Amino acid sequence: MMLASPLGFRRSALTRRLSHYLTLTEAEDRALEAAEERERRVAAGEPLVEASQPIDRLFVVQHGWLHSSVRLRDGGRQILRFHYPGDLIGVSSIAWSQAATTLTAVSDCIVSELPKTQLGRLFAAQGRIGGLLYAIAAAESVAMSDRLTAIGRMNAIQRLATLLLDITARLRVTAGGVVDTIELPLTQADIGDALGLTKVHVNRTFREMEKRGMISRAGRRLKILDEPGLIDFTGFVDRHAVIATDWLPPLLG
Amino acid sequence: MMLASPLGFRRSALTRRLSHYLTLTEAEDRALEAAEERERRVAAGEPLVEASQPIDRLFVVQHGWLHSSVRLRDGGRQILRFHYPGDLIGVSSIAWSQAATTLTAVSDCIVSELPKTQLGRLFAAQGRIGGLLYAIAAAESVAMSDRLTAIGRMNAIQRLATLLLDITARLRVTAGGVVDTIELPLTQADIGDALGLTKVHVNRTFREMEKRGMISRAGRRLKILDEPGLIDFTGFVDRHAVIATDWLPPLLG
DNA sequence: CGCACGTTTGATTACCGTCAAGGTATGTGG
DNA sequence: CCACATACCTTGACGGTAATCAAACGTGCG
Repeated sequence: MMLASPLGFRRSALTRRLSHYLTLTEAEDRALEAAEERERRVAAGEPLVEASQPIDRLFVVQHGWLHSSVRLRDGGRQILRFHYPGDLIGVSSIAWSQAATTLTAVSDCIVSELPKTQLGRLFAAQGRIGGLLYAIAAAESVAMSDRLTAIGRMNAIQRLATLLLDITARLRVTAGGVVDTIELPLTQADIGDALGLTKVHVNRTFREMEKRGMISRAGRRLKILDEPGLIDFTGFVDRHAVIATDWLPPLLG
Repeated sequence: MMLASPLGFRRSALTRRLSHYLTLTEAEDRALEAAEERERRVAAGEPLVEASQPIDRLFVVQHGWLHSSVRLRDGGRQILRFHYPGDLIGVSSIAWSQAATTLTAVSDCIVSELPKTQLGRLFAAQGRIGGLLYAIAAAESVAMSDRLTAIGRMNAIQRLATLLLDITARLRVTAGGVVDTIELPLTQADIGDALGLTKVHVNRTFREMEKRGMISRAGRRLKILDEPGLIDFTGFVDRHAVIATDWLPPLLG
């Protein structure tokens, strides 16, 4: 169990993220901190949960990256989403008692456990938190539909560009300062599985983008050279920066 | 405003859907019915909401089909989801004050309005409802990730087959009885925009499926001839039939 | 050092897109 | 009642983006 602390000391990344969107009451803060249980470490490349495995809890990402994916009959894989600090993950286990996707650590991770029943209590007792979680889920759903659009209707360069822009936008929520260079812990095979491309074609697409002066690469570090240009080229919309909370009742007391 | 009725008479399709997953208390039932406001009719092909239009309310589908879509710079379109009676739609307007997608009626529709502030009150006062809406949103998110997987990693036949299986599964939730034939109000261009294919290729794929004895068509009516075979062929999983509610506190009183 | 893993490059193939045109059904107005 | 328009479906020919197959090249690590 994490140390409850209304003072902002050693708080969960979820509490920090939520208070980024909404000023939490002390009761809400405490209820959130109390809901999370023990922490777990997951080494890069290791699975946290396997698809179709029975599960009764969610996880909060405290540190590191993960992704959720599914495997196909033919051995192929589709990566559905990436998860960053402050994300509530394994949400599909809410709707069923089995995991719908596999959760895998991309880099070394720390996550904390949040049992489904605790989430139920949170919704029942702290309705504003429930509403905020719903709003975040809605935003993430739109971000996923952007990915769907990219895969369904865009060519390889546009797909890769939108992914890079999206990762950058999401990292800015947590990182705070200016982010124009990202440390990509992903292999080109991972990126291909996220974009519906093969690793071979991802490689060719990276080189093409370099040739066109869109990005530069050095090892795992990647720099976006002309962000406004890429945004215009892809029609990218940042879904992470702002989330409306004006529709929530101001205070429950 | 819909007639509040704990007796099950003239209830909103949303209330009916939720009570399909969870036995509602009278207070919950009443709060749900009170949240919805006036009804609107939308003729087939007409838009209900346009993307990026300011909006402060959601909608509940009472009758008919709609879809949400986005337009691309180049004139292309991606259909993201289809919406059926009992669905809460326009959810992206919760996270922002503008619509993220265009909502268009596929067949003649009746929807009722649900202002964001009413939803906020529902979350605050009826936490179990909030939790249930969250669970449904999680299930729909998984259904969308199934579509993502189909578009990213499957060929045209498998994509079309999963779409047909998914529509059938979703209709069964509302229809109740046995559904093995569906009346498709969609054009082949619509289906292509949902699957990331052109209408020309959708047509070829339909004919190929007929030739292989997977489906039969007569006008708009479509029959799935070997559902177990198609399920095995595509790895389809029904995301609509069951949703767990065991994690919600039994009663709030 | 050698192995595993990831990146890069080349040659060939195939699935699906594009372009074009004809066919069918439904509806409307003269 | 028929000419005509419109929307949708169907089919053919051709071309291109990305997949597949194969192999070389780096690079970090035990």
